[in-house]
Amino acid sequence: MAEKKSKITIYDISKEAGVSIATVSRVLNDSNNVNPKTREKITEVMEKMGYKPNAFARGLGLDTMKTIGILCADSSDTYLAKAVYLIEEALRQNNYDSLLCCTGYDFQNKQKSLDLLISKKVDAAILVGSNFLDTTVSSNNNYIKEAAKSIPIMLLNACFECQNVYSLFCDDLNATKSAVEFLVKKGRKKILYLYSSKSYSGVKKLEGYKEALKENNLSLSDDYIVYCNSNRDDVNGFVKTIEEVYEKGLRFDAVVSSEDYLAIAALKFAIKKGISVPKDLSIIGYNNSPMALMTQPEITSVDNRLEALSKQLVATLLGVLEGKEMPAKTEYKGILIERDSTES
Amino acid sequence: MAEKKSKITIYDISKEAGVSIATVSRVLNDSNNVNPKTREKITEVMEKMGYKPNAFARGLGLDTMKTIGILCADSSDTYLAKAVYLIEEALRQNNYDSLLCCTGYDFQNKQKSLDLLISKKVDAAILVGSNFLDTTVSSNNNYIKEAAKSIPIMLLNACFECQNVYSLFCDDLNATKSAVEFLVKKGRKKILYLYSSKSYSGVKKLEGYKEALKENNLSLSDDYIVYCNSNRDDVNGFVKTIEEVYEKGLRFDAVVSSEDYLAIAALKFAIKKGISVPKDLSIIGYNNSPMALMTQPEITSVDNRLEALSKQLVATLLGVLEGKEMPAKTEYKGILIERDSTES
DNA sequence: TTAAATTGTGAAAACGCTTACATTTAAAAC
DNA sequence: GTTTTAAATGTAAGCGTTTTCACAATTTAA
Repeated sequence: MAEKKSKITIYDISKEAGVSIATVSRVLNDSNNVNPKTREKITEVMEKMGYKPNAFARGLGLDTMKTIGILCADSSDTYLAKAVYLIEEALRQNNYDSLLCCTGYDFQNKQKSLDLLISKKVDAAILVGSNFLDTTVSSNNNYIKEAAKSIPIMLLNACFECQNVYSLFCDDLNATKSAVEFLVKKGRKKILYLYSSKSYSGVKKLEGYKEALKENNLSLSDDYIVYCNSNRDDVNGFVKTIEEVYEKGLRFDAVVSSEDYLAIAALKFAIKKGISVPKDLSIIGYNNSPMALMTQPEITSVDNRLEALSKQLVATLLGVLEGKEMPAKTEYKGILIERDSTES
Repeated sequence: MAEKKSKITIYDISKEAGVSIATVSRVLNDSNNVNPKTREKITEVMEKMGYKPNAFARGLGLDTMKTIGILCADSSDTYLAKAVYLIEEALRQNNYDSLLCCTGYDFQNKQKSLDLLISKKVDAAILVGSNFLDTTVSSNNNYIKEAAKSIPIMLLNACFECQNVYSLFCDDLNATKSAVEFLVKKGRKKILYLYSSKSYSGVKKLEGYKEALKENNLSLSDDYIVYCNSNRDDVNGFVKTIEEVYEKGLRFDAVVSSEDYLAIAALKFAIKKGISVPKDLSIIGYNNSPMALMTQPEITSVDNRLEALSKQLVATLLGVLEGKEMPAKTEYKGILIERDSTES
């Protein structure tokens, strides 16, 4: 009820409580060696005077502010946002705060943001999303290596082998492979693959698609692999892309997509064209995001274990920060969640 | 290419460059009074030695870390996430970082989070979303008043009159009213209102619905105002709620909803029941989020100017931080975006 | 009892930077 | 060629904590 621009310091408290600042500091850090009575007295005075420790001074002394940097390309992406949310929550429960940084998709900018966070003295950085790893120009990933010299780096949905870097990801290759095989078993032969990112996991998923076709002796044609190059919020951009390949005469009886929003676009395409789903066209999405439930029919999707991975990521990070030896790689299996956009 | 746990300080630089630490500090803060040659020399040495200023020491001296706290209930909510993204980006462009804090929907927790941010010495706090204001228990809003004594508080999508609090919001009452009137003009008479939040803007929207009916001499029945009490990701929970009122015999020829995801649920309900949209049922959503485009038909929605408001919010905040006098209230008009879920 | 160990406390030196003030140096004015 | 003024730099005192080390007071052990 009392304080303004809180200028009350440890000195004021020490004076009022009749002890030295060292003792006050001790109760602040609940150091063991302080008489219960003194402690009580001091706590009381602090309360009364509305004392708020100065975080900067504290940081200067302790060399940590209990803050973790979270980087993500775009927090308005539902999927990434969910991860950020889960991570942030778990960290808070463990008394760490999060400094969020949305970097966009440009590598130069990612590097800059990471540097910035390090300069703000975060205790670690979490890179959320596979787009932090470049699969084409490997030197683009040097910024991670460099940063890892200063603080632990956590990767969600990507894998990068390097000292002080910890990767947690889903086995996207096999998850996609299973999804395709699921369709093959239902008799689908012309399976369209939709993707929108050449990120680390993007590449893995595509490999999974290819492997599945090969191993099932189905013809593999580049025509059936379509890159959707729109803004992720622009469903109609995706729909248009699909319509275009359709107009060109390409026919397909199933769609596997690297993201749920692509599956939604596929469904929208089907409804517009009057194609029956799942009878004439089966559709599978990826991420198992809430989006997959919003449509009618609902969309079968690969659950890539975001929730579990996020939790494990924080657990691993906490371990690392405590100086424990932790696994550098953690891989979870994806799970196909069957819904109405595929035949049961 | 060089540094490790950067222990190089301003002293090392000053020694190497043959100047005093004051001068080094001056180039760090690009103070004007320093000889260009000296500046160059120092910058060079800094570069060479891989100097990174210590943010804590800096903060202690300057009493600011150029960091803004952003609070939102749940960053995995597409709508809030978008706002967070826009704000974060605008702040970064102005050399401020953001400390993100997801509070959940409990008031006690909101208060705690805000205190925490203040203790971390943020320069201001932005509360994103109308759920930070309690319209029923007004004492629940004291935490804002209290916090405003320490730092400027920015409210997005809510309005709270108080010293050092700045509110930016959409005129939700009239926006909703217009939406309802739009339907009335098309001859709709039995308009269902769907809402899921009793937040500040939630209340305004509902008022708008009521006013519109009254002013158009349509009967106003509580049966037509349905509260949807599910988790926002649980579309099917909402669908079920609508189904229930339908099973009870309630009939309606239009739905106005306080959020796009409710409109999506309404559409899903209609498709399941075989009700034709927009012919037999017109649907209007709110927020004009990307979601509204994902369906077929696409959903008519009220654009509540999130983008404009976010931008204006940051502009206002920057003004406040520079000590300028800024308007405590900024209100934008909503815009109805017509799509296929209503007749043209 | 007395020596040794333990516990609680205080004094003062960091921590790495900013900045008011003092001082030197250079440029401008006369 | 002085004197005035301005520009560039240095000195040192903070900023609000933590923490080492020393010391006193209290137990415990012998």
